[in-house]
Amino acid sequence: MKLLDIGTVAEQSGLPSSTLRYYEEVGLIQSVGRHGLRRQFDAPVVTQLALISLGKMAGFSLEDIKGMFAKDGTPQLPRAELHLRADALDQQIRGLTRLRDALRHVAECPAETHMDCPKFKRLMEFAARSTAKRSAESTRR
Amino acid sequence: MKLLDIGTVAEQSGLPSSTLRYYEEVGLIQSVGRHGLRRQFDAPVVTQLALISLGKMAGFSLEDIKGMFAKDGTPQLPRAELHLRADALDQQIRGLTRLRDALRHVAECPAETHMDCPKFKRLMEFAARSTAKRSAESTRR
DNA sequence: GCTTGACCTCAAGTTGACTTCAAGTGGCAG
DNA sequence: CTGCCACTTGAAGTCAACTTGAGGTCAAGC
Repeated sequence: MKLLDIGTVAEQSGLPSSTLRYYEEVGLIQSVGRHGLRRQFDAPVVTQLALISLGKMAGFSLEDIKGMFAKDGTPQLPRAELHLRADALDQQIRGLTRLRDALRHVAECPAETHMDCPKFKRLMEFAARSTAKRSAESTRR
Repeated sequence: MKLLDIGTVAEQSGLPSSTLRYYEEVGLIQSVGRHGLRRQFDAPVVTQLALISLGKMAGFSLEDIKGMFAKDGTPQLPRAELHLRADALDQQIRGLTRLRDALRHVAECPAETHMDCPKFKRLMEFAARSTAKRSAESTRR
């Protein structure tokens, strides 16, 4: 099995070694040995880091991500859970899309006062609604 | 001009008053007086809070958002900035979409080892690419 | 007049995800 | 053998965006 030392992993993944050590500390990845003091990793850790980065993009916390992979880095979630996550992502995507369109609209809207624009107003209502909802459900956190 | 005291604003905006005080402290909103000790706000502050929440959803920091309002609270939106933000959202949406598809795929793919699946591999390449890119541009932070 | 409860202030604490620091270590080139 | 330099450690620091806590104040209802 080809081993990479931490510097190499850092280079290949684009992450600083301090981050790699941190990820190991919190249990996201595992080193398999040492070369002197230097941590050594199995090659697949690079793939695993890519997955982690993907999870982060999706807005998952490191803790969440930790739960999605077995220690070898392969996804380890029951199908139902995966579908749930996918559905949640769908929601998120829809929200962001709306927001993006609104942003573009506002950027182009010629009206000097955005408040007159019906599109803008609808957007604000949406924003107000979701603020309210978020703080309402924050009781369960 | 109708004045709302902080409790009313909190209720209408769905934000805790601690947050409202914080927002005032950092200069995002302004109170216009006191009723006893109680801060009082002009009614339009509620609209302003909706805008702020919108900005947050779009990924702007409070500092960014602060720059988008004149001192009277009317939006003063930099069009170029909005377009940039919209582009960033596009990126994020694309990433999330890919992730969602991948999740769905993983949930259904019968292959025991996902690493052999071309779809999965493509996804991971993308993830690796964007990790590298992000840390490359993180030099400018 | 007194109590109550929602507010006040200021300081400190929290969270997540890292980064930075000081002091030390060890493989390897010369 | 010597020095270098990329690594090591554990602890502490950072950042944004709030939240919490302790102790105080005041308008309104009884």
